[in-house]
Formats: sequence, structure tokens, C-alpha cells
Amino acid sequence: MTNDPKTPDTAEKQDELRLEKFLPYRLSVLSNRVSNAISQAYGARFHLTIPAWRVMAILGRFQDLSAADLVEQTAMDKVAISRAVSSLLKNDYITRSEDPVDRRRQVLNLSELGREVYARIVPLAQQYENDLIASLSAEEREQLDGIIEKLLVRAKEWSERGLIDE
Amino acid sequence: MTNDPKTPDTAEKQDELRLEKFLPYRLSVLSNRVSNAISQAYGARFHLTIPAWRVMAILGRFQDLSAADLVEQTAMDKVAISRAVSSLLKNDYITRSEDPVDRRRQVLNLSELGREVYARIVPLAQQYENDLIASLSAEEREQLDGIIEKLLVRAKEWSERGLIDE
DNA sequence: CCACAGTGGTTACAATTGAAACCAATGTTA
DNA sequence: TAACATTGGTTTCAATTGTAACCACTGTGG
Repeated sequence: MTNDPKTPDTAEKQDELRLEKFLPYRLSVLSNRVSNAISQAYGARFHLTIPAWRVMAILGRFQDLSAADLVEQTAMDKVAISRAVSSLLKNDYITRSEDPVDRRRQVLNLSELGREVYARIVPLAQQYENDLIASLSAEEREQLDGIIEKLLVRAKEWSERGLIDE
Repeated sequence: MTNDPKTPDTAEKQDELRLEKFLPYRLSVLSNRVSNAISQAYGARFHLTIPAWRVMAILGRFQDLSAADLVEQTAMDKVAISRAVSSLLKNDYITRSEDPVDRRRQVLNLSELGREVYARIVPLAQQYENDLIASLSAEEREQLDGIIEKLLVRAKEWSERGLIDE
């Protein structure tokens, strides 16, 4: 197979840290680059921030959600949701109506315009995702899916329970 | 075209987007959770922000670097480096001296104290990384390494060249 | 009913970040 | 060598984000 003969990089000194191989660092660089690129793409076209797009992405699939429902779905906090919602209202991308049963609650939905924008962004987003993974084989894509899932589970445990040690 | 019934998992409507399966979104959630958890761990212990720790991580391996060198190594911008450096100077974690050849240039190194802190953080960081990937098999770890590398290459192309289409 | 705890959501304020202007030193060119 | 462009690094200001306080409403126990 394509095993290169050079010295295994696992023969690494334990008292130094190679930042460029450190998983949290790599994840951060990767995520920032990807998010920035994509948000430029649709942010410019549709005046959407990433949080606002996330809200739309959820409302494109589920109707009559409250802000609290969105918190649950998006891993964003309530303040971020509130700000995203108000900017989407300004753009007329969503509608907000009172819940007659509970007057604190506000029911959110995509507007007609929002639906159109959603329909145009979805293929764009998928195109970016496809382009990102274009250099991966089919096996690698599956592997990635499973691996990310596992890492997300662990990272979520970190934020819920305390940290290691402590 | 009709739906392909062979692959139930991927038989997804093309006009909707499942945010929780969307790679850029997952990367963002994962990276944020990981970074926040870890920065809490050593931020609390050593008064370090993530950018400051990154600078230390580089200076722990390479000596006599300038701020511009750090920009190259860390994927951070010069302003972030400048702020990280000044906070590290305040903590006496690094030293700064003039380059006699080029009086604009400032030569940075870990101080004695910085070296001690570095030596204590490295195992901590490695412990977090290990814990994060603890649920992955040996194969998965190798796969992840290769996959991330590929994704980083593509994402870097995005930020260098323009975006898709356009 | 009426206090009072809990929920849904917004506002206010502080800390972080990013973009652009800026200063000082060096390099280049005429 | 005077002018101008470039480089290294900092400062400034605006936009973004996070935390906590807050208001309005609902549900519950006395």
C-alpha cells in the first residue's frame, strides 16, 4: 500500500507540542476558514449573518417554532437567537405571531420571501459542502461522519459535566 | 428524477437542509465546544487566552521569532498577535528584545517563567486531546488525521483564491 | 386570590474581535 | 540622496459576542 517509509510522526517528543498537529487547534482553524468563506458567500448576497442563517435553516424544516425551540435545535444561546430573529424580522425573512395560549411565546415561521431565500441558499450551501469534501473518498466521507459524531458527543460531555481532572 | 430507495440514510430531500448533518455547522459546534472547554481549563489556571496560549505553543518550539513569524505559524492576524504578545509580556511569560539589525523587528522568546508554564500546559493539552479522541479506534484516529489535512487544504484554497462560483 | 417561583424573551453593558488608519524603520529607485 | 513604496508592529474605532439583569407572563401552593 502507500505507506511512506519515513520516520513515524508518533515518535514525537512528549514535552513539546506541535500546534499544527494539535486537534483542537486544527479544528479551530478549519472551522473558522470554512465558516468565513461560506458566510461571505451568502452574507453578501442575502444580508445574512451565520446565526441568522442557522435560524432560517431550522425554520425551513420546522414550522411554528418559538425562540426557545430554536435554542434547543441550534446550539445557540437565547440572546443570539433573539438577535438573529430581530434581524430576520427586519429583512422580512420571517414572521412572528403571538401564541394565543401563552402570551409570552412567539411563533416564528419563514415568510414568503424567507422561503424563496431559503430555497436559493440551500443548494448553495450544499455546493459548498460538496466542494469541501470533494477530495475525500466515499469511505472517508462515511468515516468522517462517524468520527465527528463521536467527537461531538465527547465535547458535549465536557460542556455539560465539568472538565477532566478539576 | 425520482428518489433512489437504495440508500435510506442519504435519501434526503435536496431542497431542505439538515443543519445537524451539515458539515460546516458540525465543525463549528465541535470546535467551539472544544476550544471553550480547554481554554477554561488553562485560562483559569494560568490567565491565558487562546491566542496567548497559541503564541506560547509556538515559542515553546522555536526561538527568536518576530511577531510576523508568529503570524505565519499560527493562522492568526497581526493584531491578534500584537495583543497576545502584550498580554504575555504583562504576565512575564515571554521576553522581547530589539533586533539590532532591523530596529522595527522585535525578537520574542519564552521567559524562564514562561518555560515553566509551557512545561505544565503541554501535558494538560495532550491530556485533553487524548480524552477527546478516546472513543476513536486507532484506525479512526489515522483516518481523522488524513481527512482533516485534506479539508484544511481545501478550506485554505477558499480563503486564498476566491470562493466557488462568484 | 395572592405571593412567588419558573419561563420566554429582550435590554444593557462589558469583553473580544476585526478593519483600517497609523507610526517608525527599512528598502528601492531615480 | 530625496522621494516613495514596503514592512513590522501598534492604536483606534466599530461591530460582534457573552453575561447578567431585567420585564412580562404563566403556573403553583398556601
